[in-house]
Amino acid sequence: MNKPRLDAPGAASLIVRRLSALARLSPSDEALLSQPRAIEERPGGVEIYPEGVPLPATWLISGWACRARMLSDGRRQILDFILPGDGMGLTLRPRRRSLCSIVTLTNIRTFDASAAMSAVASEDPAHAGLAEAVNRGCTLDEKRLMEQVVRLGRRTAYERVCHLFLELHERHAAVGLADGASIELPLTQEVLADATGLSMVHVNRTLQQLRRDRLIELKSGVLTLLDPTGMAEIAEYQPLYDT
Amino acid sequence: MNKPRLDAPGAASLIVRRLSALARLSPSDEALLSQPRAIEERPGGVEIYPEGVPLPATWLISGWACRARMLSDGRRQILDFILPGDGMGLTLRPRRRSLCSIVTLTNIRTFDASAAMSAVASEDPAHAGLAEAVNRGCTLDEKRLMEQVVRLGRRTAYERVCHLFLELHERHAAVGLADGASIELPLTQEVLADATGLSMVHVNRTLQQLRRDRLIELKSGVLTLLDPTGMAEIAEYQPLYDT
DNA sequence: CGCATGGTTGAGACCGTTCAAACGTTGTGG
DNA sequence: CCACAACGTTTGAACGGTCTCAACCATGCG
Repeated sequence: MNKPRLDAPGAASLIVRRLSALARLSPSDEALLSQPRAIEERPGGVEIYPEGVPLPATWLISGWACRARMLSDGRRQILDFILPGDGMGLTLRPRRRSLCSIVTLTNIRTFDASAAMSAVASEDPAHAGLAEAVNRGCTLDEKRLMEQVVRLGRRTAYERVCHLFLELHERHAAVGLADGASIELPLTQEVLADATGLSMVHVNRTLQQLRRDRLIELKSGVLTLLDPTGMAEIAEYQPLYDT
Repeated sequence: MNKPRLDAPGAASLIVRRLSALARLSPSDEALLSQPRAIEERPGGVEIYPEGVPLPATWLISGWACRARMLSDGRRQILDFILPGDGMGLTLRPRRRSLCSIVTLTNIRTFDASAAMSAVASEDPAHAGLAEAVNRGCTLDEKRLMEQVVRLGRRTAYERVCHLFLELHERHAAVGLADGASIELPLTQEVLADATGLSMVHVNRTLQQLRRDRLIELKSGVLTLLDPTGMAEIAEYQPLYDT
């Protein structure tokens, strides 16, 4: 299912853009990232890494994936979305088994990160900026996981969806993938349900309520936040990229 | 409020016991941990570290605390309990701001971990075992956070309480603080509510149901699991200390 | 055209919440 | 020792958010 091929232009620049938002990259960092590197493609809707398997160090450069856990009766909980620019198996810990499975939600392309991760591990001062950026990326992963706990435990359906949409928009904007207040949202309502801990039917009704309240527009895979400020107030949203 | 004082015997041994369950400690690791070290005491019910503050590296040696986040209208979500033997501000990342607040639930005593953390950071091969143990401890923190997401998002009230109780028992057993199937549970139902994402009243009713079903006994601060196997099946519980 | 996929709608049941009051326990001071 | 306050637990009643089940609709595609 993987079709390794040569680096496409633009893949590295997306990663540079993402990491530059997290720390100042040195010229040698950028050079390291811009070396041609294997790109792999995977189809959507596939569990590409089950729980407990050693993870490769890659960045996602296009498409959507998620971390998820399943219960035996079919219930599924999405822990976190993985968006373009995000690391897929990147940890600061010496490589361990994955703690959850990774599932593609659309076709995706990934970009090998092992050279960068070696540079980070070697603590080469020439790559201090890169190390810092990877570091902050991991901190954000953890922060989002905490946000997810609060979202599921202490927010209403309406607030959950608001909050999630604001997060997704902020993350897209951080890598230049937002078109103003709009982002592409190639997710079914069932996937949104698994992320918000709701039933599919209730997600549908909540979306309608948000539309009626003129907070969002959502059709044919494009989400537009009509009133981000109002939404942030309702959901008590705190931007991720603050610290 | 902190009363620094000299090391009490037994404090270090609790930590050694905890870390030994995670990796094989060398004699020099144990020596490092057994040096006298500052112990601090804090009263219960206090936010000892608010969100965004730099965290000290300490181990909890007695009492209960938790990581929590609050919403402005008073809703509170507990992210994770901190039990004796657990690290309080221990991360592998170079020290950052805390991502949530830490609140004591009972009187606690903490034990300075900075010497151990320096040894870990220095990558001294004489302390590889210690580093490995701290490492695994951080992995478990992350694993529990993921479990919490699934618990809140995709389990019923009944399953949530079962699952949480099993986790708390397992964690106590790992440091020798379980008395067979019993552990001390010095938590109010309100705290359990904040941990399980339920209302206090519903926690009360769920506990009664668990008692009626002869799964647990809970009185005067002691929880006994009457049928751990049955509970594990109901809640689809997977032991933390497996990998 | 016919099917597959995903979105929408309605009705009813259930799970969990809210509000309010009563009850037990524990610790404290008179 | 009693009275009382403070705190936590238990109970009842009513409400409402969310779920389930089932059917129906829209769209795209072979």
